[in-house]
Order: sequence, then structure tokens, then C-alpha cells
Amino acid sequence: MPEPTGASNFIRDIVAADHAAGKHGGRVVTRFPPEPNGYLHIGHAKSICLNFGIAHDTPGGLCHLRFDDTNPTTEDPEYVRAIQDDVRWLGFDWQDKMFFASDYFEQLYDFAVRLIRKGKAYVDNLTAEEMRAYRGTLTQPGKNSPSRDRSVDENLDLFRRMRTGEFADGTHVLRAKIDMASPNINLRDPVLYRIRHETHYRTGRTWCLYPAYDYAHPLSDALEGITHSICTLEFEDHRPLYDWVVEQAEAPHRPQQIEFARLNLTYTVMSKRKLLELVEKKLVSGWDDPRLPTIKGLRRRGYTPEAIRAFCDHIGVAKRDAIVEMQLLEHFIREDLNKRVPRVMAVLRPLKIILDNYPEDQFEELEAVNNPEDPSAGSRKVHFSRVLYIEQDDFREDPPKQFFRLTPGREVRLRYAYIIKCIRVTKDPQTGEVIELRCTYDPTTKSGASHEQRKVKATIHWVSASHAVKAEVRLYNPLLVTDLAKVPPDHDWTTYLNPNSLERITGCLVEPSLRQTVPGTRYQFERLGYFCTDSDSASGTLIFNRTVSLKDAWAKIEKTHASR
RNA sequence: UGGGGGAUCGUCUAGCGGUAGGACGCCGGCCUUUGGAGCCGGCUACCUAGGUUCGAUUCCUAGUCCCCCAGCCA
Repeated sequence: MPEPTGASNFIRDIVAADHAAGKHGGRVVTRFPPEPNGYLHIGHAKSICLNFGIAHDTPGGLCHLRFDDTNPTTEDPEYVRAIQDDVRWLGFDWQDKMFFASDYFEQLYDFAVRLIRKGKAYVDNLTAEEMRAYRGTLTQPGKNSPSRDRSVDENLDLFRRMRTGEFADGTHVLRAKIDMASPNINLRDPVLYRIRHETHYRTGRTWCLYPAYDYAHPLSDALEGITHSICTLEFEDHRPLYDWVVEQAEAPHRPQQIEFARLNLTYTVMSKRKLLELVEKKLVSGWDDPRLPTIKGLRRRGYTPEAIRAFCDHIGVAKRDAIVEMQLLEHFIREDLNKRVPRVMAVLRPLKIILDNYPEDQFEELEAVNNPEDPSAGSRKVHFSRVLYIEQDDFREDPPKQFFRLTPGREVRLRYAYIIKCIRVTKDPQTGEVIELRCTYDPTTKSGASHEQRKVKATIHWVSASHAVKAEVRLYNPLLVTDLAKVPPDHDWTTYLNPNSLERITGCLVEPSLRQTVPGTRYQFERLGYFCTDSDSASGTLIFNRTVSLKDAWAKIEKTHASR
């Protein structure tokens, strides 16, 4: 990515101004600080694009990848691996700047001792419930803990013993001594350290004392020389605490925290808690379920890093809460895939047609363009023969107004092939279902052969019955039937899951060129949408995921017909 | 009824006292061997009320509405 990656926004403006003014010694260092307790989603991509993008576009700029692993109960190396993989896949490079907050535990401990010596922190042995009671409420000030005036020596001794494992979980915490009457609740002597007799995925049993976010984060930033610590809006009123910690600990640097609004998308979930719930309750197949807005899910679904980056650049960065429409994301993947992926013919719901006047033992190989947007993509041969399959949707015995496709007695063109006419409809005598069409083809209308005068209203796709390959296709619809923001928070959000979010279609037929496809390969199935070979394909049967449909003018017309 | 933030087209977003712009979406049209793509045109917005000013989305005042904060999560 040699070119600048992102549009201007208020954070880029601040960073650029600071850089121009020589603030922070002319350095610009950002960081992306995930906690390894879940998989990354597109909201993280926004932050990744912002942080890595700023570093990329600033001369000498750097962006650290830092795992904020201060809670041993939820974190796992599986997540560390997945996060690295996703950041890399998105196209970003942390060079040698990968860090772990857990590597700072010793230094963080020393800073805490300094705070205690300065009388800025104390060990408290109130229970969690007592502490809540002492904290006061939004409108009433809190009360000082009885432990608040312990001597420095006693605090030092207690804190040392907290570290050596003398105390049980929850019996003691280290608290900042700030102001129990502060109107900002975050400043009412927040917890800095808590005891957790747990195995940490990196430090093992070395520690039973773990730093809290509000303590570890600013100091990790300071230790790494982060200049601009970019986070989301909910941390805005933590900023005074962030600044307090850095100042009172006499940290080597003073990073600047800047907040922006997190990304929300319509008809999906973006909270780690909810995503975890879906995975754990097996409401989806895993973190990479293509219905999920996780990076892994989007990737399996067929999204490209380029499209995700373009999306992130275009949604902007601001401070107002926003819900971006899914159609915008879809726009960027269509735009990207339209230019780069080969066209191919596939029939999802086959309807057999027989060309009565086409010799039974004959077949042809017709020239098909691979990508009209990209002449260098070349062309391929497609097999044509007497028995074909077309899409059930492309035939109507009793066509509604504006339906241009095949109907009894009407002509349409078969893509890359001939004009055909439907002369007879065969139905199942029991169900009345259309099971076969008899057609004739016009040999003078071969695609590209001449500039025939005949105009047909539609061109439809098809596959040759004797050449086509069977496949399964998975269609994805929105995860939710509504936006959670519009719904009362009190009842179970999973009741708003879309029961039709996954539609599996078996018995699809695809052109034989797809026989050797490998998982992850993307195509446009002509007139249907963009698809990619699923990883489950490895087992033998071909399986394709629909990344996104093509824009469908007819569906729109039909919808307005229906609503009249 | 404490504190911190935020209000601009349907949805995102620009604007920094001087004609409210862009993208998505939507609606028309052109074009088309994908009802795709492309092209052209159109649609719709400054939370309210006062004030300052020649002029206010922008500055001031008073409201209204929305979001966040009372984890030993991050």
C-alpha cells in the first residue's frame, strides 16, 4: 500500500497538526490494542484502518500491535493467533512492533509501588459489594473506605503480600487514591489491581495479581511511546483517569487519548459478548460463520481486504453514534469483485429444457468472455448441447407485467449461445409443477457470429446437462430481523435472529470449469451474484458461498408489484 | 434531578461567518448478448427558540432529544 490509505477525519487532522508542530518530538506512534478474548470483527477493522492508516501515511509513523492481556480468565492464545492472522490478512504490517501488556507486569508493579510511596494508592479490603455501596451513585458522592488512610508502609507490605499469593481472590485490591466525591465516577478511587489465582496464557502462574484496564492501558501506551492513543467513545470519561495514571506514575511519555464512535452495522451484531454467545450456543457454525461480521466470517464469505478497507475509508471517523447501512458494505464488495473476478455460469434451481431441433449426438464449445470489465482475463469454452438447464426463476408460464424472460411462445437468448423459443411446457400431472420445457433454437443466432437484427428482451444463463457439475450453494441473509438498537434491551436479543439467515441449496449445477476450484476462489455467477468456494468444498462436493447478490432490478420490480 | 459526549439528506459524512458538498440508497432515462457493469438526470438535510451580524449549519443564550458512566470487564 504505497498510496495514502484513508480520507481525512478529525483524528487524522489532530495527528497531522501535532506532527507538523513537532509535538512528541515529531514522532507519530499509534497502536491497535485488542484483548485476546475473541475474534476481530469489522468494527475492529475500522480501528485497524485508522491506526495503521495514520502510521502508514505519516513519515516515520509506526503502529504497534499490542495484546491487552490483563485478564487471565478470558484470554487465550487461539485468539492471539487469529488476531494476528486477521490484521495481516487485512493488509497491515506491525513490523517488529508486537507487544503484550503481560510483558509489562513487572514494570507495572513497580509503578504501583511508586504510587503507594507517593500516597496515591492504597490497599483496600472492602468486599465488591461494600465497594459498590461506598462508591455512591450518579447523583450522590461516595464515601471514603476505612482503608483509605492506611500508612504507606502498611500498604507496601499488603501489596507485596498480595503479590506473593497470601490472600484469596476478591479479598484485597489496590485502589488509586483520587476523590470519592468526584462527579466522574471513574475517579472515585478506581481499582488498579485485583487478585486472581488463575493461570495466564502467557505468564502462567507467575502472577496472582493482575492490573486493571484503566491502569495497565495508559502505562502500556506510555511505555511504548505511543503518541496518539485512539479509542472509542465509552472511554471518553476515563480520559482524566488515563491522564492521572500517566502523570502520577511519572511515566516516561504522555500519550494523548482521542475517542471516536465505534462502527455499528444494520441487521447484525458487533459486540464481542454477543458474538461469543452465538459461537458458544452454536447458533452459528463458528467464528468464521459467513453470516457473522467477523473478519474470519467476511473472509470465508468472500469479502476481500480491499473492499473492507475501502469501506472503512468511506464511512468516516467522527464522534456521533451511527449505524451504517449494510448496503454500503455490499456496495464496496460488489465494486471490487466486479473488476476482478471471472464470470461463470451456474444454475441454482435447475429447470430442464430440451432443444427439439438440436441433434441428439451433437455438442459445441462456445466462446465465453471471462470478465467484460477486464479484457486481459481472456475467454473460455462452454459446452452446449441438446439438453440444458436454466434457472427456474427465468421461466414463467403466466408472466407478470415487465417479466422479460422465458415464457411459452417467447424468445430469449441463451448467454454466449443462441436464441431459443419455448414451444411446450411439461408439468407434473400430480403437482402441476413445471418439470420440463421443450424449445427450439435458431442456429443463425449464434453469439457473436453476426450482428443479427433480432432483438430479445432477455439473456439468461444455462448449463449443459451432460457437462454440468453438481454443487451446493449457500445463500446468506441478514443475521437479524431488526436492528437491536431499535428494540427494548430487556428481552433476549437472540429472538431477533433471522431464522432464514442461511439458505442451503443442493442440486445446483455449475459449468465444468469449476470442477477444480479451490476454497477461497471468487467468481461471479452470471446474473446471480458473487460467490466463493467454501472451505467445506475440500471434502469432495463443491460448495459455494454467496458473498453478495448482484443488484437485481427485476426483484425490485416484482416487489413493487407485490406491494400494490 | 451528577458527570462526560453528540445532534447536517432515508443512511454515513464534509463544512471552521459568505450559494449546504460527496458517497450509499431511492426515483427516472440512456446503454447493454448479465434486468449486472457503465453513463446521464433527479430526490431529500442544518434539533427548537431567541440573540449577535450586512450575512449564522458555523458565534452566544435558553431549551429539546440521543448516547456513555455506579465491573475486582475492556
